[in-house]
Amino acid sequence: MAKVTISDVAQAAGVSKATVSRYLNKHFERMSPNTRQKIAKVIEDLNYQPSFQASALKSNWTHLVGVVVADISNIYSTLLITGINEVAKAHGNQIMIGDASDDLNQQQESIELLLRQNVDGLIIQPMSQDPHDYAYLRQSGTPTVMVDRLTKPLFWPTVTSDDYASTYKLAQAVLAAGYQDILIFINKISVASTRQMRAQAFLDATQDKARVTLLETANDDPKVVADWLVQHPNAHPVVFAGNGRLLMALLLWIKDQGLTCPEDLGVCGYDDWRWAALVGPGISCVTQYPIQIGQQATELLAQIIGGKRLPATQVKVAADLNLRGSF
Amino acid sequence: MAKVTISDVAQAAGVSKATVSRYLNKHFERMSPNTRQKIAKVIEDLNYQPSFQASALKSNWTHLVGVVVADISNIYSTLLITGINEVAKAHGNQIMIGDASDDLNQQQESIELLLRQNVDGLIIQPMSQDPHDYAYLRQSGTPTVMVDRLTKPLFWPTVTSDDYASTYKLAQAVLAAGYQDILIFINKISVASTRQMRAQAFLDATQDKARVTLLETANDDPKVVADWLVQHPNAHPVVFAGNGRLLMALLLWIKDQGLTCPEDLGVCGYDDWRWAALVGPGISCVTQYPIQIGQQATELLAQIIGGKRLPATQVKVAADLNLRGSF
DNA sequence: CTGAAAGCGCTAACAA
DNA sequence: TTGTTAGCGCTTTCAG
Repeated sequence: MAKVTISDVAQAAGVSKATVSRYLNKHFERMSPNTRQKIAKVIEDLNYQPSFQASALKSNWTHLVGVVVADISNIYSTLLITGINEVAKAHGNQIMIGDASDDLNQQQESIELLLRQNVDGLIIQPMSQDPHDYAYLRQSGTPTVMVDRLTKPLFWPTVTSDDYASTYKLAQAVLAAGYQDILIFINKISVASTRQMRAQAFLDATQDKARVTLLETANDDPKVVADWLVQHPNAHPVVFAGNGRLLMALLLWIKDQGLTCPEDLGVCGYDDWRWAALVGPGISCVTQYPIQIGQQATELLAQIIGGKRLPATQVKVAADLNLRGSF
Repeated sequence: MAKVTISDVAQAAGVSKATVSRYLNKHFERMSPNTRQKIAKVIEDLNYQPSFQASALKSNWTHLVGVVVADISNIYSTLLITGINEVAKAHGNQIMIGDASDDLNQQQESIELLLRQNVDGLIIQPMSQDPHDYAYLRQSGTPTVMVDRLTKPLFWPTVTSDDYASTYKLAQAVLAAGYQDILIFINKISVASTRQMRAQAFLDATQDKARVTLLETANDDPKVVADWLVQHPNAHPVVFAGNGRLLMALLLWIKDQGLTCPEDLGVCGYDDWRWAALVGPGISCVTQYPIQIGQQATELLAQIIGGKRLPATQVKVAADLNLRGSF
């Protein structure tokens, strides 16, 4: 089953490759209907499929959009990719996924791989806040949009959740419920802007109305929370889990310990997905919309690819606050 | 920032393109260490990145693995892709995702798109059980492995969960708990082999020891369950949700109705993710391991791409049964 | 051990 | 309206 090429088509249709190429690129303006039909028929008959490689090589136009997520096993990624894929497809682009496995070096490798694929554009959920860590990207001149996390200063158009506002409101609700101790259960804070911002929203809202303790973990292990509880046997704290995975880890641990919420401790966090409503009395959560973020980012990227120059500004996608019975 | 090509490198190193190409393809066998170092240095200095397109065009070897999932917004996909990506990377391949949006035609489009990208191989979660629906795939001769779902007859090596066994055991546990009515809440049954098999396992285990009712939905809506309950006000059934999304939809509905489980009705199902333990008394579930399925499939694919001829047999990845308090 | 040369499948001036 | 021609950046015989 030798692959059928543009030459085969040209020959079978009795025209030149150039004409077939024009047909493929829909330059019908001044092509005899006759020729056009002939080519159409031959393509149909031979089931000819133009090669992307060849076309890309010549035209420098791959119709590929690279997507580098922080951690592909995270549900956030699925949703983000779903949104991106949808819009990319609508623009005639194919997406190519890279995974950073939560590691800056791996992220760089992924980006470079995609750059070698000559992607027309790139959507990145950046591991680092420092634009300098992406110098090679800048150099390549590839149109880029960042998602979910900010770099400081902003260097690329960036689409994120507007979660400061929601998190702030969540913190206020926690205070209103009378909690004296707020534990922020979060991944090592230095890495990503989102994490920092979430913690900050809590700190800002709380001021000195309650004690806020940052409990950092490197591996999603709620041990830090357990330790704190041991050291404060009489406290009745609320724990704020800084992302969906931490929230789940925390809840599993709570269940495992035979504790109940909100009796033994209050819980709240981020709901990457829609399961938080189901647990116990329903977990109070900030809900994000990664699908929309992906869609927005891809629209922006399409514009940049199309030649528009967009400023490096932040676009925010609203997040919701769902207050339930968990604190 | 004009792209640096192999010619630039050749010139700068004072050698021919051919030699640089040999270097790139690690044909060091008979290359003077001197030349080798020279080239290495120049590549470093110029930050040269070989173009995949060009190499692919000539060598007919893209190092691309196409992955077509049934529905990219499903968590199952994330896990599958995670496993595939990991192994593909280890083999020096890049994955390219296609989405079928639960639709056979869209799946075909996705596959054809990937075929045009000249992927070296394909991993597909098939929408259809009928190999004839994939004639164009067969024709292309592209190495292919199917995952998650079977075609009948088997035409490609296929990696699936071994969930018949686990589902059968689950059904037995349900019977042992004394349930008289078993409701199988499932997507329109005709489409996918997995769904069929899950229902079948229940039917097989039950025989005539309980009434089994198939409740089919086209849109994840538990209305069919609600209707059944209205019609059988005195029954105390157990509902088996045929996949993770249905299970979640069911549980949300139950919570919404103010019902509790297992008091008002028993629940069990498939846990695509790890949240089922958290809900209520813990939902009894069959747990699958899509990551492993992805890994296995990719290993097989690598072998086929490598020239090995594998028989069209089914490889099963064990699934677990987690009995908890939900019935 | 290295180079020359042909060509993968397609596109895009430039001619006709 | 269509064909001719010259590559895109790389790989790979075949010579040397």
